Amino acid sequence: MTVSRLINKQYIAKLAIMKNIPEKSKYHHGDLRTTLLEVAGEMLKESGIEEVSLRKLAARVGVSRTAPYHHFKDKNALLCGIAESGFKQLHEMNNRSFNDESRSTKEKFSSFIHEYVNFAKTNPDLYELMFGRTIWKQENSTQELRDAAYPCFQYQVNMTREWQQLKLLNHSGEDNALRASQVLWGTVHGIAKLLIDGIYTDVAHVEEICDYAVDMFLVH
Amino acid sequence: MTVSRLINKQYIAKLAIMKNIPEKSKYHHGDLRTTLLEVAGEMLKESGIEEVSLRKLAARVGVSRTAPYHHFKDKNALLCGIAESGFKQLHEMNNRSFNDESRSTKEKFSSFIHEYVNFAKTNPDLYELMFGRTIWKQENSTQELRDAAYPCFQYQVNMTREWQQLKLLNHSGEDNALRASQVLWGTVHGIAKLLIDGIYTDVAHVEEICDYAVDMFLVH
DNA sequence: TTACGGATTTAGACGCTGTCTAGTTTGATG
DNA sequence: CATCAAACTAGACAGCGTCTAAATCCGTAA
Repeated sequence: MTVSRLINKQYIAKLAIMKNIPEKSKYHHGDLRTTLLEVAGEMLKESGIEEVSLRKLAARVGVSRTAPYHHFKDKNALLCGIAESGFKQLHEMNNRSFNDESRSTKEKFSSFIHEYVNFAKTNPDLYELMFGRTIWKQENSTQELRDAAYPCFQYQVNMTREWQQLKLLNHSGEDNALRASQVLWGTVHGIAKLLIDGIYTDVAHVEEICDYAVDMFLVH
Repeated sequence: MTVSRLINKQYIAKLAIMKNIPEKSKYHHGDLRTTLLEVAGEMLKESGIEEVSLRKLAARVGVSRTAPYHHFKDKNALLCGIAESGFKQLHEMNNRSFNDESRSTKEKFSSFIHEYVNFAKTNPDLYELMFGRTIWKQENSTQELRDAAYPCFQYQVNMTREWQQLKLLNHSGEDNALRASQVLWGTVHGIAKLLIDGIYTDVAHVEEICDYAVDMFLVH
């Protein structure tokens, strides 16, 4: 048993204690796939996307550098796995906010804008990954990722449709929920990107920018 | 004289012919810095940012792989150089469009939205570079880059101010050109990003999306 | 109980990257 | 013609993703 193998076992033991799982000293690692996703997510949060390498990840988990390849086709598949959980978070956030009956429709619309941008601000590297060309360009996205992301996109169209039906949004001519949602999403995505990419440097004014956006979209 | 050196000389000769410059067989390369920027720009356009490596660039120019370091501090400085020219292009495009007296203000506003998104669509990799975190995060941007980019940003604020004064934009309460411009810019940037990163897959509908955005922002 | 087979993990190697160091070539200048 | 700094070079290093072939382990069938 090598040294790294030993570290691995220790890691499993620690995890088992943390999660109150009886340490079964299972088949090899036990659940390497899940552990890889978790630890990679931590690394992403700690030091950004460019610091996430399969080799460092493997070392941190206490496993050889080729081990991850038995659970993910390549690095891209691992990144898709992380992004996938991000979309589930985002979707759930939208869902919770939209169904909060204690607030008016206008407030919910405003919340959507603010919460979306704040999600990106709070998880900049995760957001970067979720919407970066790395995983979307050139057929890189996995089926699982698309299955998590598309419903999230669709939900935004549905919210927009309701706002349109309630005559909340400024617009002339015929309503088109898809187009309106693409514009709204573009706006929050753009503001979020300019923020987390370091182009808008006045992070302190995010809320003001969001408020202004809400005001520009509402009918007066 | 090594083989690569020979290739280099041939390259200079070719360039000299193309540009009608008398081949002076100048000091070493002659103008390696400019050539590097040009060829790197070509590589970017041809095959995307991730295919631009200093080594491939050096090989293509016909120069040793450490030669670029005498003209750029590191890879980041080279990328900033490319982005810099991108901002000058973008600024000039905005300027030309805004001063086109043959069009109404409304048309100019609409043009801004369309032309901005189309700039990104036409030069996806350049746009990606210009606004990517690679060169903006962690103090990576050079002074020269900022000197080219900030006036470009400022110009957009000025345009927005004029649109506000002409009561073109939907909004309640007091006007704030900076905030409005941040929202408008966010919108075009977001739409552009979602497009070129491969998330909006229906590139055919770009113009429709832009039209819808214009309509949502105009006062009715 | 033992042998097998497939899942899991491993080390080794390859070619790629950015960049540091130390040395060489070159053209202009005194 | 000697000098000197600018321009350029090769060599080396550590890091990366990932391919290959070999080793290890566990559940199961004989």
